[in-house]
Amino acid sequence: MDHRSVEVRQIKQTGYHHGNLRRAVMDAALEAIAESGPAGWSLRELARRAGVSHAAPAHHFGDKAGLLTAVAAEGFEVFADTLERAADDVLDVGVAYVRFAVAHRSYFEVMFRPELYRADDPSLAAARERAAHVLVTSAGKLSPSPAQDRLTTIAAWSLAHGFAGLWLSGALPEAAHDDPEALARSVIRLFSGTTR
Amino acid sequence: MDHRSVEVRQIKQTGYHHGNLRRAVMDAALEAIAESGPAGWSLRELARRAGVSHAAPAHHFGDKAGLLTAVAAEGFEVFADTLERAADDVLDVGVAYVRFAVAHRSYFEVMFRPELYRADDPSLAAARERAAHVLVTSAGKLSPSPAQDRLTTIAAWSLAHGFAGLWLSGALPEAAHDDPEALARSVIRLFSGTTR
DNA sequence: CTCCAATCTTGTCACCGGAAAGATTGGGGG
DNA sequence: CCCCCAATCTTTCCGGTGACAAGATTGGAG
Repeated sequence: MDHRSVEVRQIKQTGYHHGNLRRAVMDAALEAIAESGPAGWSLRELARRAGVSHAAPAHHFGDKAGLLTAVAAEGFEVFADTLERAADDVLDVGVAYVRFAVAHRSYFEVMFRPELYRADDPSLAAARERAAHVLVTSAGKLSPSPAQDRLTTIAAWSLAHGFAGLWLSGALPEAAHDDPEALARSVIRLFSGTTR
Repeated sequence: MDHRSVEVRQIKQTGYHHGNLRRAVMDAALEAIAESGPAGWSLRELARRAGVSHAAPAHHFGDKAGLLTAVAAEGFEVFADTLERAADDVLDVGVAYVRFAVAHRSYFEVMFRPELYRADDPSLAAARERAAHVLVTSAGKLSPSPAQDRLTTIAAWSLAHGFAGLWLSGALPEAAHDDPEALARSVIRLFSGTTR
């Protein structure tokens, strides 16, 4: 199941109350972001997609930044879960990083654009810290000496993040678009193999 | 001199014709992007900053995507120039990559977000190719064997790009904000030193 | 000096985000 | 069982926005 969609809608087709508007709007947002980026849509369009008046989403998210905060927070949750599941091996963490960016592009494109949302949101910050912790500890295993821990972490993080960003923006040669995960694995192995 | 501002404005204070509207709007856009990202401003606001009617910019750029195309094109020009000037040493190219992103944040934030502009613009594509060429040739010197050229290039590119992106989004630990260039140099050295 | 093409302005339209005020609903307490 | 309240959603309105059309102004080429 992708972004934990619940879809109770079909049960009560009509009626004043939607039933699960919050989730419906979030899902609509994720779709819209996937189609045209984190700024290529309007709140009103999401409301239309959810079959609801244009002011309804405001009740659940406050404003547009509130919606994007919710998207980013959920994104960091899924992200942290993903990384933690791969935490055994450094290579796996890097590949999981890239796989998340590709598979959950909508989340990823919001998460690392803090000017779009309220980065000081507590639950969001917690999930972000959780993800960062996996990166730090897994990259630590790669570091040749404790003194190099910080640099190694930043390097590994930069490598994975940069690959993801370049792939998402379509900057990589077209061949990369077939199987980004395999290519990412090769690239990270090149780095981790020689540092170790 | 930053983004080649010319500023003929003060000469002719009044008058129907601005004199250099195109540049004035571009400069206003670069300022606005630096302040609030590539989507945190309006065309009309730029027109006001340039002291001109709300419809004047359209004559020079067509629409908002046209303006952002011009920004991205100019950005890739400056970027390619910067990289070419550093093309002797691989480490220098990487550092120049990061320095450009930090010093010309407004350009950088538009350049790698192709959904904002018309990526098929010929002059833009040419400058982008020019920059890519520097990356490929300089990273090639780092490659242990010709068979690894492609992977090494992508890895080096990802490293520099990822560091730049993480720094710009404020994701790196706060210590990094003092001197990103020095930190970038250390990170890239860690990578290039071990691959060679 | 005239006329033309580039440049800029004014006016208009549909749409957007946000706020205010009102309608509807379901569920818990009497 | 029913009423009332709080949550949810709708309607209405406002200032601002991007895009377009039509008109005014200007400098310079001929």
